[in-house]
Amino acid sequence: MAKATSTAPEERQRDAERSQAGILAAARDEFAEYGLAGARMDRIAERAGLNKRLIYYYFEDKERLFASVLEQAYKDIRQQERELHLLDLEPVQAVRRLVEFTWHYYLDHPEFITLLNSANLHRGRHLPDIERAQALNSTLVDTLAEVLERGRREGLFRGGVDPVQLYVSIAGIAYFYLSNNHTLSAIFGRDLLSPKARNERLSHMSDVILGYLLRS
Amino acid sequence: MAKATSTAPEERQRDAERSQAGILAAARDEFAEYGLAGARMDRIAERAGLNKRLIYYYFEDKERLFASVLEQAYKDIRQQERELHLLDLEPVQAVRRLVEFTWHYYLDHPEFITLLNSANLHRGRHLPDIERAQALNSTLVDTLAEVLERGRREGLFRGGVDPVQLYVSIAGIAYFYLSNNHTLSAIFGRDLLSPKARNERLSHMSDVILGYLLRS
Amino acid sequence: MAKATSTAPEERQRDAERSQAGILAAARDEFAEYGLAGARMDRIAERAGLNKRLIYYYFEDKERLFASVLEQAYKDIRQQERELHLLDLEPVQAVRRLVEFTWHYYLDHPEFITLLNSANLHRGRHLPDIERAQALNSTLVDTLAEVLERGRREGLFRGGVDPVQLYVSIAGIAYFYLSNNHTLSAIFGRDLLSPKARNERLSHMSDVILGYLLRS
Amino acid sequence: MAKATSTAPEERQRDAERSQAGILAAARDEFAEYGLAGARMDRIAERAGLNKRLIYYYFEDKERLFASVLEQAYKDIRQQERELHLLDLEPVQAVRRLVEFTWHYYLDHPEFITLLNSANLHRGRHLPDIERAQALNSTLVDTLAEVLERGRREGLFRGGVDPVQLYVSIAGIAYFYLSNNHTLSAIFGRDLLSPKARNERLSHMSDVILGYLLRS
DNA sequence: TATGAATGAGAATTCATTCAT
DNA sequence: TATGAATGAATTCTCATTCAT
Repeated sequence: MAKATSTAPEERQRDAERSQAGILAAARDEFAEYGLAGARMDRIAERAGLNKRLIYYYFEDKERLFASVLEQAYKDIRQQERELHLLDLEPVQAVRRLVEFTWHYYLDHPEFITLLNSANLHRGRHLPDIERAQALNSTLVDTLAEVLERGRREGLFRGGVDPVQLYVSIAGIAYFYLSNNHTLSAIFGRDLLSPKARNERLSHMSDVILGYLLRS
Repeated sequence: MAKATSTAPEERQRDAERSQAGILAAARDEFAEYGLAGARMDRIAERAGLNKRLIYYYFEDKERLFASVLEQAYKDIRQQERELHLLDLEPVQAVRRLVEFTWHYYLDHPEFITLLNSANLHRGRHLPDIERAQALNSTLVDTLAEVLERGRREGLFRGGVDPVQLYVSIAGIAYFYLSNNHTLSAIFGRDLLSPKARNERLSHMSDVILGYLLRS
Repeated sequence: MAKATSTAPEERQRDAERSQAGILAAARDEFAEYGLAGARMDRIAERAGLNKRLIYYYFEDKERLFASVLEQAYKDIRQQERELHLLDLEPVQAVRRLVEFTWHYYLDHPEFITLLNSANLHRGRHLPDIERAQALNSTLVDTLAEVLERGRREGLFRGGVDPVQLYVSIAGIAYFYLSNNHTLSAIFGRDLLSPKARNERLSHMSDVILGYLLRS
Repeated sequence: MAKATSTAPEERQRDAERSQAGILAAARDEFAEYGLAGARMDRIAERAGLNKRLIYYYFEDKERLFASVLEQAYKDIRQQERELHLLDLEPVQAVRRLVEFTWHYYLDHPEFITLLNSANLHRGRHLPDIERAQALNSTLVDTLAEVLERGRREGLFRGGVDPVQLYVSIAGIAYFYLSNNHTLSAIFGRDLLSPKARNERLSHMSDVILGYLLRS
């Protein structure tokens, strides 16, 4: 009650968590659009509707802000991957679902792609320390390994498939198409993002991955 | 007097060409290492061993210099692709050769990857105009189409494969692994560029592409 | 409830005094280490283990805080000078004692030297008003005048010695050596603060001052 | 002749040496007035009538600029000390001349005092490397040693006087009076820089130093 | 009394680019 | 063709100080 008379925590401006989250979102968009070097702290503050000084107050400097954005981006995709529940599906369906998820995730989160590119341009200098990074990930590869093993046992999939290699291939087939969308569109003179083109790409991706995995 | 003889028109011209080539090479390395926004004109001049003013003399400004670097990079890879003579090989060998070439080209030209990423971060703003871009490319896709058709006719390959989709998948499978090398290494806790890992990746790539293409 | 007992007025007041004293000590160290312009309010708060806002609450702003630190520093040295009881000593012993005291005070209170330098860099802008400053000081010069007069009357000291001039000379001989310790050490390639060097300096100081004062 | 038609080197603006010297002079004044932390690069540029960027072009950053200013200040005083030709004088006159020179040098170069204070506040971090610093100095102490030895041999001066100690005392007696002029004026309620006061101080200084040195 | 959140003005430094020769 | 000197407009980051509770 007493609270209601003043501004409630969710509404007031002086809310550290909300400010930090706002900065992170603004920074994510800015870094995604311009890369690390091209991003402007001024624009991030403006996007967040907050004082520039506050960014330094919470995130120290541009590099650490970038690292925080990256970590958040990893957390988000890992979280969604975890919600796939691949082990509840038949192996073929599970692989198809992973391919579809990967495709749609990159399609819906174009910022993730450019953030990753920036992170790698800077040689991974901004990655969270190894343990945290691995902790974020291991689940999916383990799950994929289990899916592959089940499929193999059922006589559906070929054996000897390294889940890491496969995961990288699935991601790569989706990522490259979207990441290099502009150059590819120019070179091939096609709009690669038209609804039709998207469908065709997803279809092709599934064909490649399952064509490779399935025993004839 | 002595000077006049040493700066004969032909020699001056040769110097000019050498200077331009030096600037392009220096700029390529700088842009590859730091991206467009992170690159420094000062460092480019330093790398080239030439005065900064000269860069502006020959290339107008940073953006145009970047565009020149990009165009040169495309020319280089297209030139090498043309020398593959895929049509002189059996379809299976031709595809394998393309996969191997793609892998080794990216491996040997890491600058190409980051240049492409930069070009796409900037939405292809620096691409040569469409006709020139297409002119640079068409050959390979046409060649691949012919290879696929031959394979299909021989009963080796499945039908209905879009050569553009396939080309993008081959590139993507190689590119992603190398482009995101740092983040992937951190996440999987493996050195992705050890000789053994490289062999395994190439092997996997061929397996995926041919596993997909070959009729059972 | 329990809280109410623990924040009785007297205790709160004692806390307030402790806080102010803590801030003053922290500020003294910070100003001594970095000068007025180089000192950071943040660091002062950190050194004091108190919230930055509190500094403003008690001392208004940085300049006034510096002035308070300065005044405290003067009070401290004047207090100690008063405890010398020079008039209880023979003139020669009294002078020797003043020289020794000056030397040891500067040696033990290096912060006093840099605070003084800062105060003078700022043209004395932060000095307490004149009456208070003089009130703080007059004692020592008067005492020294009495010592010199006694010595003269006893035929030991030369006459016509201005106690202010002499006081400044004693201080200067000690001060310069310590204040410029770093540059002097570099120039002369000696460690001026080794125990041996300290003894030699004090010895030299006494020799100079008494050599000057004593009639042959 | 050809030169006369365009701007001669001494007059034109595009003169690297002149620009550097102008920056150094402006920086010296600014650092002297505000200390290292209080100095403003903007003001230095303004004082020099040059673009701020040029300061960075020639001196890298504020700290290095300060170091350059310091080195120049040392060179200046050492140069003047060298021109004293103390060995051409009788020992007593030589000492008197050194005292007078020291006094007048500090009086005429108040910036030297605050620069030294700043250098020492920063623990000599900006000093030229030791060899260069010593090279700049050694002469004077050697000369003073020779003067003292001559005086001793002639039965004028006491023996066992360390020239370094004496040099520091001479400097200190002058330096402290001027460096702490503001606080001392406030404390003693006298104007320490009136013509009369200056004469009295110099007189006192000579009395102290010679009173100490001369055998009775 | 005490504190974490927030800010505006400023400060050092950077950078692409142009000048003058 | 080639170059060292010079610059204006940013850009990151800092700092004393105030707000709101």
